[in-house]
Amino acid sequence: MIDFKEKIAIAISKITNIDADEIKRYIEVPQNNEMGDFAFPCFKLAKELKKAPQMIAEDIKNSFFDGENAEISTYVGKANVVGGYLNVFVKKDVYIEDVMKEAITKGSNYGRSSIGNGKTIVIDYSSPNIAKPFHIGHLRSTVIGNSLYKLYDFLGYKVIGINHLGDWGMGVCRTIAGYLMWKDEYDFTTRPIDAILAIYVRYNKIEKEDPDFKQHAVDALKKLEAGDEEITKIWKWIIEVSLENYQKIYDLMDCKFDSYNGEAFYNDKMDRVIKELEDKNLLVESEGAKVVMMDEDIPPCMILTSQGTTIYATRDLAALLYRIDNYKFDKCLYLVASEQSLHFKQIFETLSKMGYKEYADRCEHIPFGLVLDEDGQKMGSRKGNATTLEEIFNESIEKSLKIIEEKNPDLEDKNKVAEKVGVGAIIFNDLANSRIKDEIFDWNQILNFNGETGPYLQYTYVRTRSILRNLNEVPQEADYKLLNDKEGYEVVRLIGSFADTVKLACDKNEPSIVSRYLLDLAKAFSRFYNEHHVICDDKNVQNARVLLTKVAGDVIKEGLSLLGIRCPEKM
RNA sequence: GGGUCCGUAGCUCAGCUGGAUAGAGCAACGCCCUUCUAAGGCGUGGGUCGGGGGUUCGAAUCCCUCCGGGCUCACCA
Repeated sequence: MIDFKEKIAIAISKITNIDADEIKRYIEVPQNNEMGDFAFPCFKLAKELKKAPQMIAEDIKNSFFDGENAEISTYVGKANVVGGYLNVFVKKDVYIEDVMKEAITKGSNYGRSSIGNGKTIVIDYSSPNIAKPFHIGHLRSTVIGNSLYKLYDFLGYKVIGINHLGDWGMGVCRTIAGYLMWKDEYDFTTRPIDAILAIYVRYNKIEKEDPDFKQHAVDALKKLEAGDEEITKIWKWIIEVSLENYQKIYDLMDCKFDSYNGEAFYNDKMDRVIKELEDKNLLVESEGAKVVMMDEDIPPCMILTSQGTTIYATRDLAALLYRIDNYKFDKCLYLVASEQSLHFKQIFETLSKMGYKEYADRCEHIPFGLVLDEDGQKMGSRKGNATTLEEIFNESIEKSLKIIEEKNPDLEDKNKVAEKVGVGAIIFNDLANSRIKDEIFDWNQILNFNGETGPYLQYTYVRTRSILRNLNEVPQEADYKLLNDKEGYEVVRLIGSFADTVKLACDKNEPSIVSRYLLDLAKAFSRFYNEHHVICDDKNVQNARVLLTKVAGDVIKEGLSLLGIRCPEKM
């Protein structure tokens, strides 16, 4: 595509004798497109040129199209001076044709990039602790990680998605200990995952009041680590039941992993961590435990407890060494709640001290806020106040089915459509805002399908498809300058910024940038749809509008799929 | 107390690495389906951008400080 900004920067550069790259950095897009397509604020040059900003703008304007700059008139229609700004209007015909031709010829590859080619990125996401149903607290890591997976893939990266299962340690062993004590009191035939959770919650409740109770779990862990046959059998069964439960959820979310290597997988790989730390003289004894001291003012990183057992950090370091050896990653992202920021600071610093600075610098913790209940309490299975994701999806799917019955009762495959809409609503609700903010779980908000929601985007897509179905055939090309009206042009402008949006989203590891973009695009298209008839008497105009409709729909669908949201063709 | 994140309309939030009158959605009210799906569009009302300083031609955005809140500060993950 033509880089209009660069063309303008070069033109201004020739007049002012200031570096074109610098000028390009200053050029911005006005909020209101009636002011122009690009704006150059001349305030920044006032000091350097010892002239009033307005004068500078006037000077640039006056020789903008002169002499060696004649070429710019191919791209730019006019330039205005407002205050200290030079507002530039591109030739809409040229711009529209450029964007539309690119989108039509590239088809489903439109917006894709190869900037990630040859680079490997490891993304650690979802990573639930087994023995608990998949609940609201697991949603964010899964949904954000899944989207980043797809976004980086779209940019040409080789992505390794890892579900670092919490399948070892005190967590599972509490459940195992409880199971040993109370298994006869529960029914494991219909929904074993529910019984397993009930045992876990019960165990935690007792342990909270009676700390000595913990010994049951400690014993179980010791036996598990020693390879005790009975305990190992129970452990394997719990993993099996849990994964079965998770898989249903992952399928609904269009979420896949390249590896399920969790904590258990690193059991035999932790000796290496200890050894390397000892060889480098990094392990220090402190209150009976072995720790690595940190620089600056942060607390030390514990590697071995006073009991001599390994801990979270030990396993994460073992995992890092494994990933370095096996993936030689260029980036490694951890999608984990912000409450664990300190932990990641510690393990990255430890890795660096161990002599892997290069890799430590490639690691990044991507934090996100907590999901709170109405009272502002953190939702978690330890407290037993977490709503399961299955429950949330079912509720949402049911609601969307109800709306379909009401609005489109003759629709075929109602259940399939309701599933896409219901699940899409939940995913989008989570991806619409910046990840760092805490989120209050609110049924009313989550089940709202109007306004800035997933169903709105799907609905907009469905309307584009509906138009295309009403046609005998979709043209190959058209006279795009006929899209010159205000509403159509705005849609073109947004389509033209799709690739940049994806890049920015990856740059900030922030899927909400794509969400916001899609809302803007859908709003612009809906306005266009309301203001103009695509199918109309003037066949030339119709062809241009049909292709705009097709491309807008394609981008919405592609964008939604980058968020992990599926799109029905009708709804 | 130390570290860190957050504070923008009644509510939920945008605001790209400082720019032009601070934007959406929800909720409220009014209008628009005798041609493409009204889960839509248009309009109205609603703001000391937590307070106070500073840097700058220019600050919601950067710096300092205070206030309010979340998370965290070793034997859970």
